[in-house]
Amino acid sequence: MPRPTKIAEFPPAPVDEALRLLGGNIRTARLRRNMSQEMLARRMGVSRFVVADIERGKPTTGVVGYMGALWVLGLLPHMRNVADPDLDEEGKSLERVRRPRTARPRSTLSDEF
Amino acid sequence: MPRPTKIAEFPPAPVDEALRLLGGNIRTARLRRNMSQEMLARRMGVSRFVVADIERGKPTTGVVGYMGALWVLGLLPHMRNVADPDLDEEGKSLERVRRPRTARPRSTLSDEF
DNA sequence: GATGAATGTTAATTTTAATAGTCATTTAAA
DNA sequence: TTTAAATGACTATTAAAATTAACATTCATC
Repeated sequence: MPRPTKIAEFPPAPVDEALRLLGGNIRTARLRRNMSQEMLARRMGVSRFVVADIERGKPTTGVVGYMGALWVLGLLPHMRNVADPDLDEEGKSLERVRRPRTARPRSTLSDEF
Repeated sequence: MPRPTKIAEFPPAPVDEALRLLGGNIRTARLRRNMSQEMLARRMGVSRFVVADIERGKPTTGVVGYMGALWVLGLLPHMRNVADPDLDEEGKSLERVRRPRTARPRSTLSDEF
């Protein structure tokens, strides 16, 4: 991801952790299926180095790499729940009446009582 | 993700779908929290264009962008289950005895009885 | 132990992701 | 309906992501 991004250079610890966990899980799933990095890479249509990067949890690797790996491994359905509005309790409570399609600044005291 | 990747140019339909769903969910979560793309971008430490790309489900955007957005929105915990070995039933059944740290070709008839 | 496949590491090259900036369009609030 | 903010749609710029290639190391099998 060209052009240095703050979040790419110094990812917040939870983000880094989540990526490492995901990468490790992908590695585990691959080994369980007795696939080499090269086999997985070939089925994904990338080089083996991308797979290595993913398993290390490299932050700047394209998201399609991660998704593609999950897809080949048959684990893509796991993504369906991520950020699912139905599971976002905090979001549900914040959303008072209607969900606007664009966010506008709430004028400080326009709120109802 | 510079350098044209097959999977990046022509993502398999399920991958494309998963990315679009994820992007849409992130957008919904952002709007519920009444944040503009620019606000989210600033808290993530990226430009607003990256947020726009993410909400569109752009495949070649760095994974850290997606994770960073989930983090700011408080939805990162949703990632914990993705590819979780405990939830990978197929993987569990494939893994017969032990999980090797590197995948080697199973000599065709070395299996036990 | 010996061996070969799998994986890690490094270097050079190519292409583009992310950026900043500007203008057009959409949209929610007053 | 008006209006300002939010978002979309371009352009140009620049640094790095992904590639290939070659070599080093690790590790499961024999």
